[in-house]
Amino acid sequence: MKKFITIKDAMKKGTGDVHIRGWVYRQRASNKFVFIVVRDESDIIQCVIKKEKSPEIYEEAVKLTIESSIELSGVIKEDERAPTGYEIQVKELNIFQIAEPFPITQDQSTEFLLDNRHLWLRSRRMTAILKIRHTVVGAIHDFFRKRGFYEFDAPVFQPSMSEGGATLFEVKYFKDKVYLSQSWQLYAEAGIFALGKIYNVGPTFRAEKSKTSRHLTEFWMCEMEAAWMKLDGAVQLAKDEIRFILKRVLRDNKQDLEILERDIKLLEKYAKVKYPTIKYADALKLLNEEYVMDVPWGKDLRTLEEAKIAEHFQCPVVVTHYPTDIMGFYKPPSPENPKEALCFDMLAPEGYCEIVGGSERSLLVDNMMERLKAEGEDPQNYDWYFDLRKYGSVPHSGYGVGLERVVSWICGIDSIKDAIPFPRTMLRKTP
RNA sequence: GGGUCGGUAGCUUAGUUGGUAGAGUGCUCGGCUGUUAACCGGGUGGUCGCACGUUCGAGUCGUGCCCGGCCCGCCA
Repeated sequence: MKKFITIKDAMKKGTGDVHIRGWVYRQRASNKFVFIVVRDESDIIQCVIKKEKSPEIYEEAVKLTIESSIELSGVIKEDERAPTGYEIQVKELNIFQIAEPFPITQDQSTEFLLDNRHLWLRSRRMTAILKIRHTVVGAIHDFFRKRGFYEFDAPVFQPSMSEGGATLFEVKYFKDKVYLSQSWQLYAEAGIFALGKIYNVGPTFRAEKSKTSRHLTEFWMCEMEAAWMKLDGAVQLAKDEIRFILKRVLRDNKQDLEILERDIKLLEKYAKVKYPTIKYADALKLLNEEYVMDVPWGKDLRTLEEAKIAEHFQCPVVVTHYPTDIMGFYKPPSPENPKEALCFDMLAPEGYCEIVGGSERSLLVDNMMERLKAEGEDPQNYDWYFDLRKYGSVPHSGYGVGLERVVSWICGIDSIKDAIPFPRTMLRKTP
């Protein structure tokens, strides 16, 4: 019985007989040789067949097309002429299927690759990104579990909004209607009274009409909520989490970062340095004085301004105390200055901007009701939420990390669409 | 929602003042080679996004629509 191993393991072995299987990545044939570069989930390797030595295998191998599925046995050895430094002299070849001509060739447009995402997933680029995404999610689970957080799930069908009514996806629910989750948060605020410190990695749906390289309508948000935690505690936790994620990726995905041609030195710096925290008001001062911009107090920071701030510090930056008026109803006014809210965003450098958003949670029921009304919401829909403020209310905080934004930044990729296997945006819902 | 750029062969694209659509790549056939996104030669391949209009004549000009990329707003 043959024992098949991954290409990576075969190269680790380095000598002797190996059995591998995978898909044809490249094939070059002449009338003396066939070179097959085989791909599996771990790496690629060049395999060579000499007509003189094994004419039967040669005849079979000549017919191979890109993405044909095969298994083969042979002798592996180091060879500096091979693309990944090792080569297999093929002794046995078993073809499962000769693939039809693969539609993705050397000429590719973004649109075509998105239309063929089900096939483009196999590219070295997508594979590398997906592996990094895997590491990031795993790191998040480890980070929170090590710190005593419980995993807690919220419903995806929700009766009301948490982040603004205009961006809800409506779903028919028998004879009624509900909305897809915009956030885990309101339910998490119920969960902390049972479990204290909780977290979650889950899908989030926002019908924002944003057609940018930083927006998806369906994305994965990694959120946390903790009883007794104040703003500074949440900020510190978010910084620790991001550094923890970076360290994990640097430990586990060097090869993938290289495939993506990411500046590893830069990521190492992000994993090490302390991230500054500045207040919104100081951010404005910085923008207006050092960069001769003209941002009035009370306006949310725009992408351009966020990018400037992160560029100034050359690492992720936390901005706190945004104007209360432009923030969600659950973000509390600061006791020292009610015009400022006890909230924060973390801005990633290199133009990736907002990757984390969070806050202390308001305990002021009257104030929240006012603000909901001002947004055109019926506070009655939030009865259960306000109940939480009646039965042993405690200070608490939470934040959400945009998974695809973090993955995009770490991978250094141009579009957030590549940070998820099958992206959903305002203009793309297939395949 | 606003702005902007684009849609020509399976894919990537060129196309001048409006005058019978051209290349690369793929596929295919042949040649050659320890090949490296191999190379050389032959062949194959088009309802120029859709509709209407202007014109003797529209890929090219006009109007409307459809589809997509990016930027802004909004957000993670």
